[in-house]
Amino acid sequence: MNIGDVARQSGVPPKTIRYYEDIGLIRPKRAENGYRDFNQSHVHKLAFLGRARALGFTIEDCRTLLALYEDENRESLQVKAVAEEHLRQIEEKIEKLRSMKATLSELVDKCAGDHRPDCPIIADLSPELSYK
Amino acid sequence: MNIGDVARQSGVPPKTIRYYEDIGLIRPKRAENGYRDFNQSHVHKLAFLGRARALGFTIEDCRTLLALYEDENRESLQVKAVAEEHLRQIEEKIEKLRSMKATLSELVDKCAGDHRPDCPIIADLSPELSYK
DNA sequence: ATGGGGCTTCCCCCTGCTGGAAGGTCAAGA
DNA sequence: TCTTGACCTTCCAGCAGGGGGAAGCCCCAT
Repeated sequence: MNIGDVARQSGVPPKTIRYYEDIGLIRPKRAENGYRDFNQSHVHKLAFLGRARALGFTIEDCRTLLALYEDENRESLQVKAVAEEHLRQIEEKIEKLRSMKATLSELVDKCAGDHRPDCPIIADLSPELSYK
Repeated sequence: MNIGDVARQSGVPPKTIRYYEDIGLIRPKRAENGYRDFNQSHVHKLAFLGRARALGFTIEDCRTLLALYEDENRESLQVKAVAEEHLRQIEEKIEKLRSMKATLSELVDKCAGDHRPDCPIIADLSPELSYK
């Protein structure tokens, strides 16, 4: 199977597939003409990677998860640990964004948004202006 | 004033200050020895940039905001527009993260997290396993 | 044989810095 | 005066996670 076929079947773009080979996530064979030669197992792995990435797992997480996916003797505890850590990272990001959002909404609300130059947003960003 | 002083006063690291000069956000003069020569206005601008970046504005947003900050004839409408657009981006990111979080929490909850290999997280990431 | 699509490698681009190497400068202390 | 050591300079490389595009094969249909 060529890269285009596996891209269509897995939903992962050819460029990304080549990149994943570069960093050692998948190891397709080569046909005699130099083309990468994929099989159904590669399609599964790539779809797996696509879904993991869509859930925000880093490439390194994906590497770990893919190894566990392939390991018949894995313990679900190992998988859960990776997912829980990732969940914590997500929660951290959400908190950070929520804090930004709170500050920004407040400033936006206070800003008249008219033709005059006075602006609480600019003022908040300029500590030195608070003394003027 | 040397870069170290302005870094301490503005809270922006020297490396970042040099980068901001590179991309044209600030334009310090040069002393005879080749050292960058900053004044108080640079400290203000850098502090402004630091706060804008902390609120998640992109560098391009910062460029715009800095221009408005310096423009005595700005209209607060212009500032507000930039902030509102950024607010929308933040809300989008939060939504995306919340969706990931929902999916992940559910999977984590369903995973036994013991020594057995069966794992709903792996199963969810592997569409082909649902037919087995 | 020719045209079009696919495949290959290669290198640069993106965001927003950060680290490090190699070298110049400057002020203080022995 | 000399020598540290802390500054400063430029340039180069790299992080994540690919995307865009060039130059050049390959293969199939007409």
